[in-house]
Amino acid sequence: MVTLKQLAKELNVSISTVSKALNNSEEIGEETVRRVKELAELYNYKPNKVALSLKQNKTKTIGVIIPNILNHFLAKVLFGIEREATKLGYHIITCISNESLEKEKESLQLLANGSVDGFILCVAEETQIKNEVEHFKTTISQGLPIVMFDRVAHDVMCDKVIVDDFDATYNATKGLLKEDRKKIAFLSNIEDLSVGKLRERGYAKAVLEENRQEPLILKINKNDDQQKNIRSFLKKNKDIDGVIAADSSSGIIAINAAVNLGKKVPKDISVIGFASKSDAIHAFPRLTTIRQHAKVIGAETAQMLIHRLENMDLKEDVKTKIVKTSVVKNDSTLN
Amino acid sequence: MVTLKQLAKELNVSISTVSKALNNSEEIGEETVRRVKELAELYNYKPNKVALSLKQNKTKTIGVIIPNILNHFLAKVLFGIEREATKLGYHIITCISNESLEKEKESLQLLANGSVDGFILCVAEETQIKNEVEHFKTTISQGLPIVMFDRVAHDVMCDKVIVDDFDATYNATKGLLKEDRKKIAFLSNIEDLSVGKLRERGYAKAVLEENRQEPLILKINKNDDQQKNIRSFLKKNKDIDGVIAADSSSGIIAINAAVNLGKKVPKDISVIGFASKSDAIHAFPRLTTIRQHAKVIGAETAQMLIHRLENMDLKEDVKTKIVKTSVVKNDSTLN
DNA sequence: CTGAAAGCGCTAACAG
DNA sequence: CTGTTAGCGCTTTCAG
Repeated sequence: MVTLKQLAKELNVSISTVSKALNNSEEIGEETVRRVKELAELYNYKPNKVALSLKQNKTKTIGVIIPNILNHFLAKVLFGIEREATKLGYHIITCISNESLEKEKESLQLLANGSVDGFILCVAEETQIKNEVEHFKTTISQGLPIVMFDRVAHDVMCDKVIVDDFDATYNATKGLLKEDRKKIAFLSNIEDLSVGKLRERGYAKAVLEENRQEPLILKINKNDDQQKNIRSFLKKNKDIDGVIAADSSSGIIAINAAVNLGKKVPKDISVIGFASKSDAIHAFPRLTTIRQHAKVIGAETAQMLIHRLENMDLKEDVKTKIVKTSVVKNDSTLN
Repeated sequence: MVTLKQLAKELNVSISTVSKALNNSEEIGEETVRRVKELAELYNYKPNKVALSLKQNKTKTIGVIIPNILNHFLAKVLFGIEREATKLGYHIITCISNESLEKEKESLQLLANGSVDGFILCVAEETQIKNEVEHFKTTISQGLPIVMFDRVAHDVMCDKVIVDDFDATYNATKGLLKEDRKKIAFLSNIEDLSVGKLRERGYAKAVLEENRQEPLILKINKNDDQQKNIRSFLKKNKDIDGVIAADSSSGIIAINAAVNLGKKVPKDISVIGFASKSDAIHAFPRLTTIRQHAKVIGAETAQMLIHRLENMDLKEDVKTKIVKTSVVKNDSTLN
């Protein structure tokens, strides 16, 4: 990499002259500017990012800590973050916590040494279960802002972007009730997560409200055979005529299992699930989905963090932004 | 963030003494070392990463350029890269090219200013179609090593990690032929990619070799309705009794479509597809899959790049590593 | 055993 | 209009 020094030497001017010329300073003569820029162009000079970061005490880099990149929703949020950050001139350093509290702490530690200007993160499952938040507070107190999305730690004062999980399942369940479904089940393999609990409550409220049935809930453990579980659950509860799936795979599996058990979807049984477009087509008929607008969430978090970074002096109050879900009607529901 | 300067001031010693003490230099007296370390601990001192990078002219950071993070295979490779890089003390900066040549070039440019020590990348679709490689060569000539994985540019001299795509479909097809399948179709929505072409050739070679049938290939465009396409293809070609799917969704969709058309899987029709474990269970019966060991690929690329970075003086020859696929027998094939 | 000084690449205040 | 200098935080050589 060419440096200012080398350009200066070759042009027989001082380093600062070169620097100013390249930064279009008014101080430098036209002719000099031309000569400098020409040579810089020729050598494909690019200011050294590390030197700039040191000088200006900011890296224009965001640390992103994601629990699981194989989760389609989280990957999509990451996609949104990357795109927005790039647009605004920032890079992202990605760490994967693997749902582990320890790794989450480590990642925070490892990057809180000048590597990044701030963090975007989704709280790890273990962290939510143990309800630990000290490491977040420490980081913030070191002057590194955090924006949390989806799974957030309520006790931490920081910007947040969340989904209206409660309303989403509440409304979806209402929708099935309007189809005159008599026995609606709730499937979930994310009962440990804050969002999982909210989704369950939304469902439960809807069914209880209309006084038609008790909640009927299948909780699936991470390590269980999900396909077998759902199949036998449907087999045992033959009168289930509606399903709300809280996670990204249960809905698809439920459709396939129901079809396999000889039921017509959506005539005999309606299914709504959280899923992306690309997963929805894995089911036949296609799963009617609750869409979380992951890319929007990603873009919002990035905007929020960058806004804060570029207005650190203002000390603005923390905000929580709710991104509304929407239902995409496909073929697994009547209306 | 506390700096050496502040520690030095508080301890009434020089900056270099503090630095040496913290780095366990033999030069410094026991007592001084103790005092310094104590205070550093108290203030939670961490050496500034940016300053270190500037000084040592290396960032311990890898630029990763991925075409599409929503592709499960690529996400999994990224996961493998991140884990291995972290283990070896490196961070990763992730850029998403979105299959665009322009974005790929930009990302390379943007990071080739001291931000990273080298690159890991999977060539964008547009780049493969246009067969452009100059930007890769430029980057390498600037002293930034590249390791390519999966989709590689053969004309670029750099380390590579690839999959035995040809053998994978060749062997899978052979497997179906052994089941005495008479009409095996090949489904693909990745015909533009180098790996897509290899997979097709592996399939074609196998069916032609045994002289039993002409290749029967369904190419699906990215924007087509994949589900409809596959369904009508199977409907039209009623005698299809075997399917090899080149991409990650066609296999799953084929099973569901076949079942829906009244066929028994695997009795009437066998299906093998490239897919991950988590996607395989979206089909009922479960898709027998060709597994690419994405995490291993990720780990290998990271190792390869870091090895090169830490042995830049050796000027070793470039290597190509092949990671063998394996077939995981599930329920959509007889054996 | 400890400290002063140089230098990594850059910007910017200040001097000329 | 151009150059000198200091300084961002750190390591390391060289002097003391």
